[in-house]
Amino acid sequence: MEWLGLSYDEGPFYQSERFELYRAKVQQLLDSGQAYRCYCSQDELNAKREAALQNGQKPKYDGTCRNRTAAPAVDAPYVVRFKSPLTGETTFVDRIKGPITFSNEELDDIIIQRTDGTPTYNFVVVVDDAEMGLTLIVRGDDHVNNTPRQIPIYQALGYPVPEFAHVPMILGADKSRLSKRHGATSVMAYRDMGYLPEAMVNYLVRLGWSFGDQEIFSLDELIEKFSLDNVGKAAGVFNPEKLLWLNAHYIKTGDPERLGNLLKDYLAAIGVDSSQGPALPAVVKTLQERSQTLVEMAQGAAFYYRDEVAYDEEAVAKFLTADKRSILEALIRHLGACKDWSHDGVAAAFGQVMEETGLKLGKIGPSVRVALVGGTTSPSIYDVVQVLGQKTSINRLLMALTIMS
RNA sequence: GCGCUCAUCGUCUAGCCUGGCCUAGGACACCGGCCUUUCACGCCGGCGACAGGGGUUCGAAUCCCCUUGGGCGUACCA
Repeated sequence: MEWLGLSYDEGPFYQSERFELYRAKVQQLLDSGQAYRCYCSQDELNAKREAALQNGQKPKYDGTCRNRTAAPAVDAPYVVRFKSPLTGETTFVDRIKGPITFSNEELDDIIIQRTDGTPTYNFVVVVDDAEMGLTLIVRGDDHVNNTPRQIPIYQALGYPVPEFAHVPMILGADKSRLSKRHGATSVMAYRDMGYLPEAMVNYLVRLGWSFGDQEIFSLDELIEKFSLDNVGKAAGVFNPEKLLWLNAHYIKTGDPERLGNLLKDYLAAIGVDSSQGPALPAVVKTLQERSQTLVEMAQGAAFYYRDEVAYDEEAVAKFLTADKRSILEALIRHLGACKDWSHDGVAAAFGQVMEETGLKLGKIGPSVRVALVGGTTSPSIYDVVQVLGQKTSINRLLMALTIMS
């Protein structure tokens, strides 16, 4: 959440540190007769559940201990079950899905405290949410079914029942629950893959929510514009391409200074030391428009920092042929004489080479590119030369002359 | 099985509540063109959906019913 820029007002709280509270609440329910001890063994329970399922019955607890009259052995292990209402129905108005009604006959006497004395999820969330004064519970709609079990617990404990908003889930491309085989399921994995937090937030929020035709939202804008009213009901399929597009957008429009700082780590991850050589923000500017992720940008930026140019054989064979020697020599000369090492100054030097050789940039560019970068794709050649610097550029051109066939 | 729930382009969605403005809009992806020193960016254009069937109505993507399909739940998991 920190990485995503999502802050919180208090906490985190650890349930493991609140067991006393849960114990007291369980006791309260026991004392008031709204919960009871159940001595049924797990084996018994499983057998009953299976039998019920076989006979086409609901696999719910049969209430053996709820109706028990005889006292059990003093030290027999037990769980605590909540006495769910047997008849009638439980209704709540979901802020997203509207009214939802469950017949109480569907409800089970859920276990609220295990044999080892620890409380269970459905009980703990009720106590926590109520004790913390939550008035609106926003959660995934895989919890819709838990709601009618939790509401009676709120009531039994004398807590006000909060409002609920169940947001749709995110599905994989095959519409099944999102899992590892659909790609990364952890946001941190996306950071490692070179995604920006604002792209992640923007993508995720638009999955299940909309604001007219708008696609791009800053965090501030989201805070201002987000509303439960515009949350959709249907589950959304995670679409990596759109995430990638958003990421590319934020890279394109991002601050080079900040991106440079981030890029450092991605370069380090592929064994490139950026402490020496061109300034990172300048490097970033040459790659912003052509990188979809920071990983991609790091790969594209590596040539700026490596001492040795990693020549691509095919590219060398095609563009560093002997007949290009005079071009490179002319360029070395004009670049060496260049006094104004700006983009325009560099462009002027190229201009002189073009004039001298009578060739267009299209004829000399590829060879220069291979000489400086090693391959046939890179940022604009003027930018590369300018960012690489006078000394390095000329050195690389000289090196290229030595490997020419 | 039972319960809950959802259903517009391949995907995210607008429109649905308050029927006619919808020959259904936008975005991603894809295809084509333009731009161009490579790769990209950008710009222009194209392809492409109201799940099916019944109603209600002068008129339905919009309201009702059924069917089908998907998701979730059905734990001493959370």
